[in-house]
Amino acid sequence: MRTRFDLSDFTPYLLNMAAEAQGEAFQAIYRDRYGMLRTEWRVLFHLGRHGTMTAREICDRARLHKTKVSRAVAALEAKRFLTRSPRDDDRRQEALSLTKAGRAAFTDLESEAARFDTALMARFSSEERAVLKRCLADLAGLPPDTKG
Amino acid sequence: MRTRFDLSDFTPYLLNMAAEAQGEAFQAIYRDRYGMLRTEWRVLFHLGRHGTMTAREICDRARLHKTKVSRAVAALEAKRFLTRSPRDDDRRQEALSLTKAGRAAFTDLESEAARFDTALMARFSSEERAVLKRCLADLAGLPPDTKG
DNA sequence: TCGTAACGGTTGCATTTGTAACTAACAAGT
DNA sequence: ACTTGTTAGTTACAAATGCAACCGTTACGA
Repeated sequence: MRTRFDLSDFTPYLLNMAAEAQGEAFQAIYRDRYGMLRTEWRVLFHLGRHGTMTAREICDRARLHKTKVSRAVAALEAKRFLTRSPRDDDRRQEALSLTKAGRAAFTDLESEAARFDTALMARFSSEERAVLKRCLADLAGLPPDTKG
Repeated sequence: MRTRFDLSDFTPYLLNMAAEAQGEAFQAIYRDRYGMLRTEWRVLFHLGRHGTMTAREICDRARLHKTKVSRAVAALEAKRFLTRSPRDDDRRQEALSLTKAGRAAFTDLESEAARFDTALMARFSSEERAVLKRCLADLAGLPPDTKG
């Protein structure tokens, strides 16, 4: 007899549960330590990783809606983690740069994220890790990892 | 030189992106066809899959907060997909049962989900599928699959 | 140079969600 | 019976989000 279809066979459901569980686990770090929301942490990460950018560039890179970015930037500014400076060549745009405090938070959270991920992946073999990351990147619609 | 830590190395981020992408893709089906929200679809699924239950049992099985379930039940009731009947032995509880329309929606969506998942997994080998599902269940904190 | 369209970014409004407080019903000890 | 505690479920309120309308700026074609 064929086994019936169950929710744990349904990949979107599994993805959702896993994302929720792990997202909440890591959220505890940036929330408790810096009072950030998820979108704020993501914006901070992109700025720390790639340097000064405009909100539009963050939208593209982070695949975030512009209203989310707008509000995250306002929140990060209020927390003194970044500053804006209007661009002379196009006064619609604002160059966003991390402050010293913002860079410190980024450095801290980046290493926490690396630590967190290492701990998460420790339960899997290196083959499983490779398969998992490749499949997730694919399902997320990201370009395949080219680092070798 | 060691490659720098990037967001695409961060499993919670990948999980989130993948869950969002695939979740939205399937959402189009139950939203457009039955006007349901995600939580409603989940509650409907559990009721269809396991038969009459109380809200509390749905909370446990579906790992959903009771307020979410309460609102989803109210919405499904308004759409005539389920009925409530207070229990005589404990009048705090209500037995929730799908109506004919609810069962029809369940049957339809169950087969759509199976089809969706098959299509989703078609891009992976059977080994990759097995690894992916096992890892996701693990990360989601679900009991390991015992179907063999 | 004028009108129109497009773009960067913000804001208002409606919807969804989480937290906590609440009601009603049951359970247990005294 | 009567207090105390617990459970099932709902609701009020605040925070987060998506969508659409909006403002100011730039680009482009007549």
